[in-house]
Amino acid sequence: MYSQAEENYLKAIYTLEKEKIGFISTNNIAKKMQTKASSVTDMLKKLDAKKLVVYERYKGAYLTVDGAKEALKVIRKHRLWELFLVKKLKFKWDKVHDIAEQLEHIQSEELINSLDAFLGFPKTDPHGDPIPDRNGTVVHEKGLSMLKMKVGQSGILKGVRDSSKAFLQYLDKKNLSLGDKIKVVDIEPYDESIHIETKTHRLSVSKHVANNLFLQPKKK
Amino acid sequence: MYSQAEENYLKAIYTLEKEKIGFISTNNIAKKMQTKASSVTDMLKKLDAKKLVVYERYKGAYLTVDGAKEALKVIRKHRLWELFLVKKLKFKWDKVHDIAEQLEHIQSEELINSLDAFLGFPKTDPHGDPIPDRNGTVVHEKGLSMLKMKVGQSGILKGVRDSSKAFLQYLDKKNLSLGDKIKVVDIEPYDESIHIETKTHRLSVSKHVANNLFLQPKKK
DNA sequence: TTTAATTTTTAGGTTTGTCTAAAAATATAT
DNA sequence: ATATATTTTTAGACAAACCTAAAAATTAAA
Ligand SMILES: [Mn+2]
Ligand SMILES: [Mn+2]
Ligand SMILES: [Mn+2]
Ligand SMILES: [Mn+2]
Repeated sequence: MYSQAEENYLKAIYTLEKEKIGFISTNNIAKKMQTKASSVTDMLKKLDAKKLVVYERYKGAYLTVDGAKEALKVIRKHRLWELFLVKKLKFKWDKVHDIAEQLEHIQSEELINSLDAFLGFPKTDPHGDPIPDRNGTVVHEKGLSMLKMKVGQSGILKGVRDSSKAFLQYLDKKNLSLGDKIKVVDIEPYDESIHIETKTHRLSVSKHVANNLFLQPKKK
Repeated sequence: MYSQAEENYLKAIYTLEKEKIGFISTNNIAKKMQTKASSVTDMLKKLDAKKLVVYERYKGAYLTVDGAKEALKVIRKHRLWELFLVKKLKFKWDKVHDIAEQLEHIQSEELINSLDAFLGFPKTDPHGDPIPDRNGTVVHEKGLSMLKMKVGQSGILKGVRDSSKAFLQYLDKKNLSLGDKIKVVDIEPYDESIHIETKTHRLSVSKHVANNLFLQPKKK
């Protein structure tokens, strides 16, 4: 049984490892955790002692197999709770993250597995992120970034890279939701902004936005 | 926003005040909280400083209006989560308390009110305890203790005084559930044990058990 | 390759909530 | 009323998780 703080560090390191392999630096973790580097050093020593990370002075740390397993448990809980909030309690997708940050620390195998069953053993959370199963197995096909799509190609919006409140609200405003069929109709050479088309409307999104959208390309 | 420890103390004092009016003693609180009297003294000073209790040296403490309000918020959350676990996740009534002890500390007005709506604004939890509404209003008609019933009288089992795992499992074993219609058929003069009859079976319960059962008497 | 800038660690504190042991106050018994 | 027992408080420590400021190590620049 690990403390909330420990769980949060493991989760942070796990997500940082998705972006960059090898040792994750103290400052990097500090930034993600909104804390000070000195606090991170303290915690890394503790997690190393518990064999959840490998920590080396002045290099940083990476998760051990046990550490990654723990991180995935927390992520599983986080995503199941987010889905519960959206699917059962009718929360908007931009309102669930903060509450899930609390719920992810509830300790009960039975609870989380019952919740999983209650939701019908879902594969993805409200932002398109995969939900690890009870064994910690996680599939990671979030789709292809919209940036990689060619003109004329279309696909289903499967997920977002950035699930910040701001980005989610931007998508709401533009009437884009997971599951929408989107076609790339044109790419502006000047700024690489992308003209897209859904069943109901057309619009243009910046390169930055396109980078944060994952599509499952339609094979024709 | 109060800490989990503070919330637990408030809840403990609240329930102790149901049993005994006036100052609640340090030792009494320590016993309920499974902690040491010295720790309680520390906490009572803190809660007094925050105007959640009135604490007097060598006398004990009682809740202020604000303190009682906070306690009721926690109790509301506890009971709604217990009901969620039973009604939606199919937990048995003897398995929900410990998990609710964790869930009751999740901080989100929106969450708890959505959960309330999701459950259909229930009036009672799985043990027959009343659920305070969002304004903190709580009805407390749990019914009449079975001890007070006369021979020949019958009523509906509405709640339990003791919701320990042991007692709940005893009731399961004896096939007694909330909602059952129960008739007092005889009272043994020797030990005051009570012979009762339900729709499906007859049995005898001790005075101690009868004291822990609340019935809503049938008016004929 | 020195020097300067950045990153990381250490040293020493703080807050929260707990504990043990001893002192003080209150309650009970003779 | 005095002695004894019980309860409660104080004093001093401790662990977890954080902080600031200074020292040490590493990296980048001149
Ligand atoms: Mn999230
Ligand atoms: Mn968290
Ligand atoms: Mn309970
Ligand atoms: Mn209950």
